Amino acid sequence: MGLTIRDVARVAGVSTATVSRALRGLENVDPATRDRIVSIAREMQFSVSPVASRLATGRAGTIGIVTPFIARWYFTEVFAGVEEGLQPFDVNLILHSTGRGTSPVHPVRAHERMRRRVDGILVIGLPASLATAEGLLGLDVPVVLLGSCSPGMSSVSIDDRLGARTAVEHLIEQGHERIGLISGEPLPTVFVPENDRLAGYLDALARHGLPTDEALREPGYFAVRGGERAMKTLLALRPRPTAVFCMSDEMAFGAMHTMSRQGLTPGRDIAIVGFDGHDLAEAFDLSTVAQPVRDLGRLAARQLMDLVGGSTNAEVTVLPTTLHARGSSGC
Amino acid sequence: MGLTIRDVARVAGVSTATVSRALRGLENVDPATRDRIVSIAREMQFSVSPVASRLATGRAGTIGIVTPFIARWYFTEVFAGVEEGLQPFDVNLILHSTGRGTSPVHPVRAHERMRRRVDGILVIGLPASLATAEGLLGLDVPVVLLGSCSPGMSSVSIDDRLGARTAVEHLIEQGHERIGLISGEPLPTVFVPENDRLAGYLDALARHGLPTDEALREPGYFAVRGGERAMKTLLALRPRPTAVFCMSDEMAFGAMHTMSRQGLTPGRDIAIVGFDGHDLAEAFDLSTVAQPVRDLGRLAARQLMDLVGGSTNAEVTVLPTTLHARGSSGC
DNA sequence: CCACACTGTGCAAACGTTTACACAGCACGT
DNA sequence: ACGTGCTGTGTAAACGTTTGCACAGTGTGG
Repeated sequence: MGLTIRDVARVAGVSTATVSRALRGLENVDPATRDRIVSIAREMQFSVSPVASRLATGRAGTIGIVTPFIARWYFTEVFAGVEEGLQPFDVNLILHSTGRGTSPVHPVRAHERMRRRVDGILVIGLPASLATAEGLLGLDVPVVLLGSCSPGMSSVSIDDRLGARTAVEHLIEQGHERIGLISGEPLPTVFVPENDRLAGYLDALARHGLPTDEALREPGYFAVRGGERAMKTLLALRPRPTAVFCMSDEMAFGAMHTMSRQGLTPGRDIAIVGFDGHDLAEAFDLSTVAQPVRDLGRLAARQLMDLVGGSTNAEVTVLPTTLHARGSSGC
Repeated sequence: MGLTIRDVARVAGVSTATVSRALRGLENVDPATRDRIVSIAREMQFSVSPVASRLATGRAGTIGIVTPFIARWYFTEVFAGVEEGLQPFDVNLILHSTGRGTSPVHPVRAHERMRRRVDGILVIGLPASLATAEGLLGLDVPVVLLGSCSPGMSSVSIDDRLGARTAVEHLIEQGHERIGLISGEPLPTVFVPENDRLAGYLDALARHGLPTDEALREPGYFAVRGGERAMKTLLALRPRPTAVFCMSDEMAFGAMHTMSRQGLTPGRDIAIVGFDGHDLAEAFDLSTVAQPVRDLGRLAARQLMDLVGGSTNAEVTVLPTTLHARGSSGC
């Protein structure tokens, strides 16, 4: 258990320096010696103390993840992707969830939790402006934005605007002209993807010469309950919208719940399209614009590790979305 | 940035030892000195290097989390609770997902990832037998089991047997006599909660003098798709079950999907009860036995940190479940 | 045969804390 | 005046690696 590199050195009859080099597979060590050391180490069940190694190298061996929520579908899916992407690297994690209200959002600023403890930071679902507010950029470690982007920064995201336009044009193709919108926060907001999705919604209307109506826009706070409430409000409008685009599937599920309570059937009485590609969308016949969430996570993790490894080119990755037309939009 | 405790010591005109003690708020330092040091440190924006501190103290400052999945509802919810419980402690995380097939399950055994790097381990949703197989118990750090239990070990879980019995008795009270079961793995399995839930199902039948029928039990692998398939199989039986108990809500959603495809309505044609208390259960009118998942996570985290902190009493915590009777079971 | 480069290894100083131990100063009771 | 105990502080040795530098040994080309 408490074996040190010195013990291995003694048994192998070499210096600790050589053991260290051999164990890390550095060039300048005789292959025969290396093999011998490695097999001795294995035999002794020795493994290097990561803490000591980090102190010596100055690396934290840890990456920070900053995110508003943990238990929302989108975030957990991203998270699973991140874990996949981080698998080969043997790094620790520091998780910091900020919540999503005002800004700065959390009693303990991310900055403080991350200071001197991370080699890089992954910011999930938070705009660069908030990352700045949290002081993350002053930590002089690489930062990758996921689900958002900002000039000069590495990011992995989707084309929210196009995705939203696709969703709404799909509804328009089904003959709808009065189309409601359930957003996250009240619009406009600091959250870039939401503004982009609003823009996509407006794009679609404009391209088909349809009028806009601000009364048709309700916030649902990316929660099931919020979706329920927003839908209730929309259903009370006269004339009613004949279709609704929701910025997340979870809100769409909420909206569907409200409908069924009022005896309305999604896709027959009112068309619904969600956004995300939630696991359960298919089971509940919800049309949705799916994003490759897990891939986003995996790629972002890889990109961050590249930067941590010394690469300096900020990459901007944009992944495609795909429309799944199902019963809820009348297909 | 690269400030050390020595810099602070120099400015304050004291030794590094005193700075170290002052910053950690130890007793034996003059209050005046302490305050002065603390304010100087703050002013210099100094913060202790956790890595160096860990090397000196021998603590890893990290806890390991071993779990079969990341992106399943149950696990993410647990995880959110864990994060909450860990909030005050400033620890790092090592996440190890094993997958859930055979055992040992993962190419890299948890043991290896955790060796010398964690102060404690939280095992989520895996039986003690698997934790043993993974070599976790040989790491001589405290282990807390979540969602499972084992003699002599700390654990936080629910009474799966009672929960399942409650669900099935609820169905029996609605007049059902031929009740199907959708489990996770094919039964029996190494996973304790599943066996317990099977036992609860059998308890309920026995207490009401109903016959058992192994043909009524289908595995759904805790996935939506699996639930769909299992339900398809059950619906093909003659005579059909008139009610089905699912060991997770996600499988129940899958089962509902299969039903609606065949033109059947949950709660009218066939009653369904799930298990978990999934966010979406209410929205889709699914009856379910809810467990306080987030609390499980929070408590387990606390308990683990207790043990890490030196406490030695293995606590076994069992949290209650609550039945939510909704439309899917005819309410 | 000599200067030279190259390869493999060892020595010892970092890395930035914590902490056992020593000790000075002081108050106290005898 | 003297031992005793307490408080606050300093000294220096850990903790277990990595790595710059030095150096012995071995070819290589002139």
